Amino acid sequence: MSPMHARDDQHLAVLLQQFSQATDRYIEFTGAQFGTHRTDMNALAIIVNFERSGTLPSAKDLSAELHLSAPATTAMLDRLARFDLIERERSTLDRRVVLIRPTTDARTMGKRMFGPLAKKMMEVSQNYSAQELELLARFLSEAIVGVDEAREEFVASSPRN
Amino acid sequence: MSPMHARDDQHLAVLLQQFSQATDRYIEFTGAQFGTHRTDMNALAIIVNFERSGTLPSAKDLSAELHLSAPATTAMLDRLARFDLIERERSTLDRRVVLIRPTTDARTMGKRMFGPLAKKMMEVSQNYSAQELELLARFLSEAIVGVDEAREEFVASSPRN
DNA sequence: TTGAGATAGTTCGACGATGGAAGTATTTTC
DNA sequence: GAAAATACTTCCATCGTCGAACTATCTCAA
Repeated sequence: MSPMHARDDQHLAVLLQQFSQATDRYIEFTGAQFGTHRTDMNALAIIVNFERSGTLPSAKDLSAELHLSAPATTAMLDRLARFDLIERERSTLDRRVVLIRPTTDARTMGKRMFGPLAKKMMEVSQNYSAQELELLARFLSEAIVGVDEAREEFVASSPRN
Repeated sequence: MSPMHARDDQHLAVLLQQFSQATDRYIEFTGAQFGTHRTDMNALAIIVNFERSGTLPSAKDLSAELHLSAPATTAMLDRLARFDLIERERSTLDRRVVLIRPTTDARTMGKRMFGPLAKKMMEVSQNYSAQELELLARFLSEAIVGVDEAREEFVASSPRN
């Protein structure tokens, strides 16, 4: 591996970190406009994604995806409900299960919040050919798997004190 | 734009979102091993980056980069000091200014926390040629600028209630 | 069929991160 | 030299989060 190549690797790692921080800032700033917290916005994105797949998440699903405790999940859902962004429904299959349905307001708000970001990403993507976009998608897929593997290995190799 | 191309754009946006969430999880999980909070870890990364450039950040620098209020910044620095990760120094040029110096422990801990992640990213990068890495770097640079532009435009077009 | 054990979600109370106001120390401006 | 501005800390209140306890419901074994 040439010195130039090694520097490209490190440069890429820094850029990936900066990208992650940039999206962090986007979520915090846009959420602040609506008086919501970052967790609420992340949850809403997950709920809307579930709906897109034709299913509704349970409180337990959200707790798992967000890595929140059950009480924290309840409080988060209370906040979303207070903003009329979700409705709780008892599952008919298992009365213990609470299913979460996004309201029309939620979809409108999601568009308001993430629309400008999505539009910008589309603009950036238009500078690239189909082949290049496929390369980018492949890299990101591998990077995502890599991050989660690094996390799992870290946790496995460092027992909690 | 062909239908296939449009789908690649959207697929890429979802992957970017998933990458951002994956690094979020990495920071929270690894920080939990050390009993620290995500803000503390982000701050430490910034402090170490400053040192790498040969300068020390002030409390005001950190407040600006982390978008924290002055009291929250003080509390965060108190936590880092409690873990012996930083030392406060009064600037000789302006006695109002507090400069933040990372300790040896901070560098060790940074390596422990971010080393596995950096290694994984290097492994992923090794699957690509120098030309491809340059393409990736260019895309990420543009994506970062795009996210920040989207944020600034959103804030400018939505006055705070 | 019945009771014990397990599961899903909520309530309660405590902890800790965060921010506005107020305060202290220092520098800049007029 | 005094007032205004700047940098950071302290104080106090708000709010997100979690462990324990609780309520409701389902599953399983006797």
